[in-house]
Amino acid sequence: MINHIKKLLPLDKLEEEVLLSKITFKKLKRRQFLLQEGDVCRHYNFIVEGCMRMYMVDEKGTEHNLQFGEKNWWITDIGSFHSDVPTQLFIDALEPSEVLQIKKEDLIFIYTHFPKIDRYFRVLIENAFIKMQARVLQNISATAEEKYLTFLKDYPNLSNRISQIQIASYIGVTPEFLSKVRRSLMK
Amino acid sequence: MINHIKKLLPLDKLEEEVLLSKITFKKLKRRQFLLQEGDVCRHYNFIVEGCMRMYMVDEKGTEHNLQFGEKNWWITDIGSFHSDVPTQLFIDALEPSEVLQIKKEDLIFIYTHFPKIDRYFRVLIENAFIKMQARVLQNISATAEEKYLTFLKDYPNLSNRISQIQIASYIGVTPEFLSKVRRSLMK
DNA sequence: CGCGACGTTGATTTGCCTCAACGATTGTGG
DNA sequence: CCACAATCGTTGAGGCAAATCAACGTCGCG
Repeated sequence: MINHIKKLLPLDKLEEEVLLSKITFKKLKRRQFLLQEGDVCRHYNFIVEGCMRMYMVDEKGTEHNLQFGEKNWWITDIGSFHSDVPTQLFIDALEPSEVLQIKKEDLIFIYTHFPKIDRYFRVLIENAFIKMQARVLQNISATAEEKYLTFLKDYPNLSNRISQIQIASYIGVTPEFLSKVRRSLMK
Repeated sequence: MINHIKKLLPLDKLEEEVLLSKITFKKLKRRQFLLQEGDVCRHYNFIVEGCMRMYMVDEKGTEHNLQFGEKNWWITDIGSFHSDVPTQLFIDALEPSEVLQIKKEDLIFIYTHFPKIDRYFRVLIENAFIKMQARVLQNISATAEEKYLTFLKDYPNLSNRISQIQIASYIGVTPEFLSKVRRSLMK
């Protein structure tokens, strides 16, 4: 199952061995937490199997989904990870899941000794940043219906697997209103 | 004026010389474009003086501000830059401005020969990503008033210099409504 | 001086939320 | 394996936040 990582970038023997030696494996039941508000995020997490989410809970107790992740995706609170600051976010499993974890000191070690992997992570963040940027644009310019359609287009796999409550929370509307949007789309 | 970059990370003589040799200077009048929809974004742009914005224009002709930039900030459409794809964004100057530009091939050259600078740009993107993430959270969870107050807190310099039309477009409300929010805040 | 941006205000409309209720499905413990 | 609880998706009535449209005074600038 660790081959998943190798698919993403070509590695030589040494790089592969070092990565393998630094990785730990973790199994999560449905609803189990990988990160909770107040924790410091100490790992980069790579999802091997299942489906997860990262979200915030506001003062009223409402959850707001920041990101989903499935097989072959990274899911990490980069802010907390890099600044060693307690996170405001939660990460939990929407389905039984399996993740690979790399600790911060190991990642830094890898960064400094293997520029190729360093560059891989830069590209990773660049792509994540580009997506976030597109999402901000949607948020400030689109209607709920447009946001929903964009979500379906961008995440066709996820849209079948996760509940509308989760989708509603991701695009920033209530589940009731999302239901009405869907109804008007069916017409 | 090129010292601005050096303040951001300690450079040795060689790194400094290489950077200097790869940089070009550009002066912009108020309202002049640095990038327009349909262009491919070919430079990383570092603002030396003035104030700029990056924005999208929707089908109705409404502008939506994605990012502002002032002295010592980078402003670039990273998506278009890295994929050589025509951008959907505009970058123009809100005030007379001066920028330093690095071409893509030069940046790649620097990345491969100077890992330290490579890492500097990774950190740059990480920080930008973290901010974008926080902004998405605001977008899906906060009211217009909260978004406005957050903007004032995050960009105290900018809020004095740029018009409320620009701020409204950044937080995703109409200028009329922002005016009403401000009125109710004065109480 | 006159024009065009800007900020503001008011009246009206609309998109989305809140709350409450209801079947249908899922899941869980006895 | 069944019974009960919990979660989910949906619907409707009513309310509020924000958009739209129109009008107006102010200011900076050519």
